[in-house]
Amino acid sequence: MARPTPLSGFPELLPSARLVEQHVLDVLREVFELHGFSNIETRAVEPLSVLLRKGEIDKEVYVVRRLQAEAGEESGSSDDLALHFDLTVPFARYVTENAGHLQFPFRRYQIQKVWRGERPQEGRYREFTQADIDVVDRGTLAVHHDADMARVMGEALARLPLPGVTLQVNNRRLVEGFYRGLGLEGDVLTGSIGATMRAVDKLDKVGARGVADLLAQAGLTQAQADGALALAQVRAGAGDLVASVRALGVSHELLDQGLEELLAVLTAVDDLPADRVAVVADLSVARGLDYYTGTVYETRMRGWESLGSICSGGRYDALADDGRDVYPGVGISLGVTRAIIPLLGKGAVRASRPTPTVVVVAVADEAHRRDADRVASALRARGVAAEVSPTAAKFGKQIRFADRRGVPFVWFSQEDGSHEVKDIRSGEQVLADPASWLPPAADLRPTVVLPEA
RNA sequence: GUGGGCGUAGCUCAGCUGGUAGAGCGCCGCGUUGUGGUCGCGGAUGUCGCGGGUUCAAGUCCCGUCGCUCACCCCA
Repeated sequence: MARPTPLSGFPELLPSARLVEQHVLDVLREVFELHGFSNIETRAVEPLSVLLRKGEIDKEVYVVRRLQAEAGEESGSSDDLALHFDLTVPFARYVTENAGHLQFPFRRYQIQKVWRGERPQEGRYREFTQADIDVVDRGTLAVHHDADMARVMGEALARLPLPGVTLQVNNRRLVEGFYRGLGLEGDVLTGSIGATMRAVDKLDKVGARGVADLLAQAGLTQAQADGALALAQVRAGAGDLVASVRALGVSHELLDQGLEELLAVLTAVDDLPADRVAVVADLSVARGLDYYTGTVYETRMRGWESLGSICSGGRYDALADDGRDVYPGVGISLGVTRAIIPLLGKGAVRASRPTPTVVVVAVADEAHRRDADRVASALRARGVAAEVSPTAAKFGKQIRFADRRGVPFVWFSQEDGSHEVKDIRSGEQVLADPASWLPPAADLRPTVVLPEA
């Protein structure tokens, strides 16, 4: 069979890269659980009607159907199954389905693959892993949860083997109120307010002049466009946010509410290590997804801004609704694949070795393989990952076997029942006992290394 | 979905106005008769993405196709 070519957008990692990814997943799980999030896994598919509920028909959704469809079974109907394209919509469905069994406010984390049929590029994949945290309540959801999401994800980001990040926070109520104060009107999504938000969201890409052009096209007056652009250019911390916005001289009830909420988020994250996770109010951030209502988050890695946001989310006051109750939520989602594959590709992060093995037990000849098995078992019993050499080749080859895969130690057993272990990096070889020998702690497991740092 | 670039050895790539395929690294062997790495010597490896066309002759030119990749759009 001819060698298959890679499938664009469906990345597969080599063992050493996968080790880095697994480390990331381990850290995320640990941090999320420390903050009391329960884990769930939802099925990979949802009825198309659930995924498209928000009217986002343009989503590149993968539909799943049997190769041999039943007679009368047509594709394109709302009953078709489709692969989920995020974890938030399936979570909303899960909440309404299981509301009777859940305690609210419900905190959950979810780390799964998602699928989007978009054109792949660096940092953009068709199959990728997201790590989501969300809090959902019944009726109303207190605002302090908005800050909590930023703090939990910030703590996780600070502990991951990533460059420092900037967590950009904004509030849609603030922005909408500001625009209404400028005299803009209409529906948030379809009217000039929505158009203005989408234009302003491109500030970092097309610049102030580009945004001004877009705003003119959207029919804003010069004064309105100037005001919207001035707001979008605000970058502030907890100390100067209110003054920066007030200085623009616009007032509206919604603006006041949003400003208060945004300030609450900024002041609640002051315990994050600023060198790893800087949290700033960035009033140009709008987010495309239409169901966000208040706080919105985006995250960029310093030095890797071209990847776009690696971690985004926000508040949705009515994402889930079972007809009797409404379930507001707030959450944030880390694009694990987007964050780490580019780093791996450019060598900015790697594993110390590609296998978990610490010791290769040499086999003198096949008649002594069982002896080697017993040595390996004794080592494993104390948590030392050991594998027995696959061949009884010359010792030089067995050492080379270990060296090639970065295994630091090779074990030799003598005919007289004594044992020696060799550190193949230094060449040092010493007497050792299978029942008690341990490697240095730093060698026990593969580690993640940052060559730059 | 729209537009650009690129497909040659395991990897990175060279290959001119057409003349029957190369380098570096890696791999294998020997020097080194059961302790690797360095060094030296030797060796193996290609449907030149695929299909068709032009030609005495195609990796090279033409057409088509598939794949990868970059940008736009959008997003993690």
